[in-house]
Amino acid sequence: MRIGQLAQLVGVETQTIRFYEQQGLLSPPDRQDNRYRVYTEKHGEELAFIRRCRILGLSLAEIHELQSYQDDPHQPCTAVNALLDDHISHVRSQITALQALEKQLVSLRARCNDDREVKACGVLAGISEGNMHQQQVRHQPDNPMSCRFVSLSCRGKINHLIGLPDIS
Amino acid sequence: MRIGQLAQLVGVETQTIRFYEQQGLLSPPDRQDNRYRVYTEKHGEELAFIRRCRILGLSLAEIHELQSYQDDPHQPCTAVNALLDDHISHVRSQITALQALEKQLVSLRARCNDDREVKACGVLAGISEGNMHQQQVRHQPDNPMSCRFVSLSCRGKINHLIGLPDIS
DNA sequence: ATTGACCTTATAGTAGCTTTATAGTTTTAA
DNA sequence: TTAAAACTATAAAGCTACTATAAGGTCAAT
Repeated sequence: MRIGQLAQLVGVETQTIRFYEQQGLLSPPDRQDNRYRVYTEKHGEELAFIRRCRILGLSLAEIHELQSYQDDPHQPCTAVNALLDDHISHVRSQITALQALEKQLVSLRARCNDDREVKACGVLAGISEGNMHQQQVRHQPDNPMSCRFVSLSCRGKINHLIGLPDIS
Repeated sequence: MRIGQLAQLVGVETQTIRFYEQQGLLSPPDRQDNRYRVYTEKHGEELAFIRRCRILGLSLAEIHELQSYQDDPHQPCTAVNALLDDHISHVRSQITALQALEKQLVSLRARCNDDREVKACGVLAGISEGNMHQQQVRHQPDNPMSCRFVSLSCRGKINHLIGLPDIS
């Protein structure tokens, strides 16, 4: 099977497959005389595993970790479960943070009906007043289902922003 | 006020301030003879506005948009509200998607108690079986409160992954 | 013979910063 | 006074997980 076929089978782009190989997540396939990659069913399963992990929001690093566990099947699977528990708790804190954010946005939005000039807009005024704060959420690597709440909160300096009249 | 003081006041790093200036979000300050930046209260307010927007999950591009509205205070503020409404709906769909993900992760986790070998771990087996799917959520720019559900779903190819036994 | 579909590698771009490198300036402690 | 510490400057690379683009080689069919 060549790269295009594998790509179509699993539902990814060919570049993504090459990318995973380059990142050491997918075993390098044999090559034809013309240097075309030749894939087997084993590669299909490997790739599908990677994609399923990505759908679950695991980072490439975490997938790498899982793969290392797979390579050593007699270990206890405590680490696998720990990884998942960890990930679940991240997802939960993301949900919590986003819910708080939604509340804040909705209340901000309520400060203006559409029939004003920007000058009198309660939304912009609300941002400028700014009594907002944010939960402490740890930085997560970029992956399709993950949220980021990066440096803003992680520095603990954001406190300076709360009740900011002293800035002016 | 020099850059370090401004940074401490608002709670960001000095590099971040330079970055915002470079991105055209923060007005370029005057310079001393030694080329050190000199900031005024106005810059403090500008920077605080930017950070509050970031806390609300707005992208730098969206902040830029808001700033352009501020510069034209006699416009109707419909656009401001539209931007916010849009953002709120993104946040809501992120929450929904993450909740679905959490459910999936928790049910996966339930497939293994800790006392097995990796070989028999229901978690890894669960991923390898993989009956997972994902909502269609549009791509969002990277910002501290945003989630990404990038190419995986956006291609519609993910369907191939659902009920994947045909891969092997 | 050439068009088109496929494959190759290498490199740059995305977002919002952070980090590193290299260097000049100012402040402070000995 | 001098030397170290702390601050400032610019430029460029790094982070994540890809995506896109460039420039070319290979292959089947017309």
